[in-house]
Amino acid sequence: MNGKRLNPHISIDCVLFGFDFEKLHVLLIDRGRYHSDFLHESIQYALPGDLIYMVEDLDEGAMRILKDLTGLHNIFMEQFGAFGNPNRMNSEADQRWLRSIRSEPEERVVTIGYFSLVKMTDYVPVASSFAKSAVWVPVNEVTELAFDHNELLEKALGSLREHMQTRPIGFNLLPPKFTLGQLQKLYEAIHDREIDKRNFRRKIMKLGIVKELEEKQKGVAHKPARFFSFDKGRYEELLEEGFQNFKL
Amino acid sequence: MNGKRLNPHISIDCVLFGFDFEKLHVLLIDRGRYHSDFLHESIQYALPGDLIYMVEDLDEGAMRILKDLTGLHNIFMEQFGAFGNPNRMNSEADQRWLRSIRSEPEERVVTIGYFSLVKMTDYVPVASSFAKSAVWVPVNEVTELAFDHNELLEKALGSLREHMQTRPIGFNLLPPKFTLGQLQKLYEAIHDREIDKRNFRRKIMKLGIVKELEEKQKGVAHKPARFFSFDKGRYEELLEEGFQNFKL
DNA sequence: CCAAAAGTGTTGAAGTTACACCCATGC
DNA sequence: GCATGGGTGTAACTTCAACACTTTTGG
Repeated sequence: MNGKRLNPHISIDCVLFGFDFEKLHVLLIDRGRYHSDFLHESIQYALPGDLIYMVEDLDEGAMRILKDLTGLHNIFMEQFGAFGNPNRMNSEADQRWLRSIRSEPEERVVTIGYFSLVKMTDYVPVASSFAKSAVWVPVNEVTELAFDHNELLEKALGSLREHMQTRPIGFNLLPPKFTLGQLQKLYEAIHDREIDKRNFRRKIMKLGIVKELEEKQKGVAHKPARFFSFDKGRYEELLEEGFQNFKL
Repeated sequence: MNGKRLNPHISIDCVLFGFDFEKLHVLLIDRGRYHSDFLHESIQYALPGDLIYMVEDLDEGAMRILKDLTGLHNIFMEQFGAFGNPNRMNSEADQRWLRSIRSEPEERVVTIGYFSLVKMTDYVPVASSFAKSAVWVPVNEVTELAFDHNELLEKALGSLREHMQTRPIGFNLLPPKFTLGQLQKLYEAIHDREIDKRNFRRKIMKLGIVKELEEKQKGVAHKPARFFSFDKGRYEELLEEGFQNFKL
């Protein structure tokens, strides 16, 4: 029975994206606060990640890490690359941290990156969670991360953008009911550019992957918007027809 | 000095694509012919690959493998995924082969897949090369491969197709001078569908990433076609403008 | 009444598809 | 002279980009 032994050579790092109807966020682990008393540098963040188990598939490992961290499962995840620069963990601060959490801190580790899309409301980090201290940070406010994690984040973002062109995965970042304005903001946040409202709505409606609901917004200081939900059936129909153009 | 020690946990497998003006090919290693006397099954092929060195970046490793196998360097390569199913090497035949070539055949190995584009004329496998016995096989005639290599090949092909939509990497499969007919055949081979000749030519010419040469074909039993060459300067200009649509 | 986002059509330009015939060459 | 692939234009259709005003609500 070695199912639970760690494989000290291979890790998985997860880039969890979230959306608050304004900006695209990424979930980071604060590694400065509870280790390393003589880190007087400013707090440094890292992507959540872990070594894989000896007997565990990569996809499984990624889902385990996400589950352990957030309690969520059955979440959209996608591998976006492997990173194995032999010096990727060699900085002073990285080594110090590794010595505090790994039994073989010197070991070279190749990491596999996964990104996943999480409804931010489904996971609200608890301020004083004792095990990990996680926090949602707007992607465009991320500063220097541990290891090669800035590179991972860049790649993850690029991969997310590419994926969005061929599958409407963005819906994973929204609650079951959403307005077209919110959907548009999501696309704008991910692609970091403005989109024409009328053109956007026309395109989405033509695709037909969205169902109009009866319900409308309440308590907003403007004309209340209609809610929509993602039409999974219609989406799968489109896929079967070989359709795969969700460009906006 | 441990630069040359092998890392028994991580390997790289290379999917080398080639094009003979007719079909898309992939370079496979025949592992049945020189090991394993008691393999009376039919010959089985595998993708070329190797463990990485202890101190070696993944991209470096991929280039090393390609160089060792073909003598080629400075070749287009692109990572397309990591594969770590714990059972990926557990079949009878795979284990038998591993025992003959690895010092730790039981070790679990995660592999990183790279695909690369090679001018078939630049590498003609020698029939009796003693070290390896490699062979170009048309992609759509590939049968059962070792390990999870069929899966790798599928992924590589998908990744190649995707990449072709945003960068004109296909030129790496052609000689410096080529005809538009050959270029079209390349696109047809990779995407596995027919393309209208006139529309294809119009689109390519509009892009302007191809330069007309004076020279024409000779000795062909039909109207000789004009040669073209890839216009790298123009291509880089396009990239700077943010252009990235090479759909056909 | 003011601010804020919702909702709604038209037009011109660009891009895409489908389609058929003559040309130059080797054998 | 015939088989082979090279080379060429047009018309219908679809998609895309740009653009401005009225509506409904809360405060």
